[in-house]
Amino acid sequence: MHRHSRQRKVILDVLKRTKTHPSADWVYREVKKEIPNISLGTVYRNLKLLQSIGEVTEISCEGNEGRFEGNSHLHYHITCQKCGQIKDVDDIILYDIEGKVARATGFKITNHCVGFAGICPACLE
Amino acid sequence: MHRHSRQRKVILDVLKRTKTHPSADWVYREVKKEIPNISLGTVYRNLKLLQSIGEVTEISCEGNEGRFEGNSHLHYHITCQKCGQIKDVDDIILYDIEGKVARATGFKITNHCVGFAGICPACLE
DNA sequence: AATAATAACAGGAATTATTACTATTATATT
DNA sequence: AATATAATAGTAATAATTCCTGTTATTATT
Repeated sequence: MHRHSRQRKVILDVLKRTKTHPSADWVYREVKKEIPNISLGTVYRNLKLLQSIGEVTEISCEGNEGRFEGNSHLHYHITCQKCGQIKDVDDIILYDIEGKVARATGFKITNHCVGFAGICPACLE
Repeated sequence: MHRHSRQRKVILDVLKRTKTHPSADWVYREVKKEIPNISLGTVYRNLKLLQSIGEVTEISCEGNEGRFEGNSHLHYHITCQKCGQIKDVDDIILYDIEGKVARATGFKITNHCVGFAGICPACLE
């Protein structure tokens, strides 16, 4: 069973706090401010563990692999191809698509992701 | 401007031929059968070049980064979490979603991807 | 509160995927 | 055929992630 550790708590706090979609390395550098000798392996291990209990999600669309977030309600992402920022797309959720695809493919669907790429308003100037 | 090369031609042929969604390394091993001393760097360089001219697509959803395909018409993918196979989902296309997201976010959308994860019929036994 | 069992850790080595470098080769143009 | 240079092979370098090992910290039990 899981024990508590300061490292895990701080990692999760950092992720819950930020509105960005950081990399493991960014989380590492951020946690380092509070726990200077934390190791990168610990960050990876805990990101994985926190994912397994649904506290953390890894983004998996449009080249955003290796980016994490503490916001685990279903939503999609959009990435600016110029400045690289990732934003949440909260307005649109495809509620019925998993059922449709299940019927079309025979798969039992457990998950879906949707990602968009484009140019953000600021970069369009 | 681009010159022709046997290597590039064979790489593209391999991708057009297969119905799977192979990794760069699989393509490398496959092309090696015809051009035994081809280098892996050549495969990567050409996969990138072929992408840039729209002949090849890299899958970018649901942990399928680094998988390529020679089928460049818009379609989505589904991955079996047990056996790892990737299949095309041709039946469903979200024609209007890019416009919706453009209006909701202010981004100019250039691309979107949709990916599903689940268990395939064979693995459900 | 002390003890014991082991989850979790730090630090570093190993692995994997991808990119960069360099001297050589092949293609297209003249 | 001669020339310019895109593309290559082979190798080194980089980056992201995982694995390994001896030590530390947490929890349950006495």
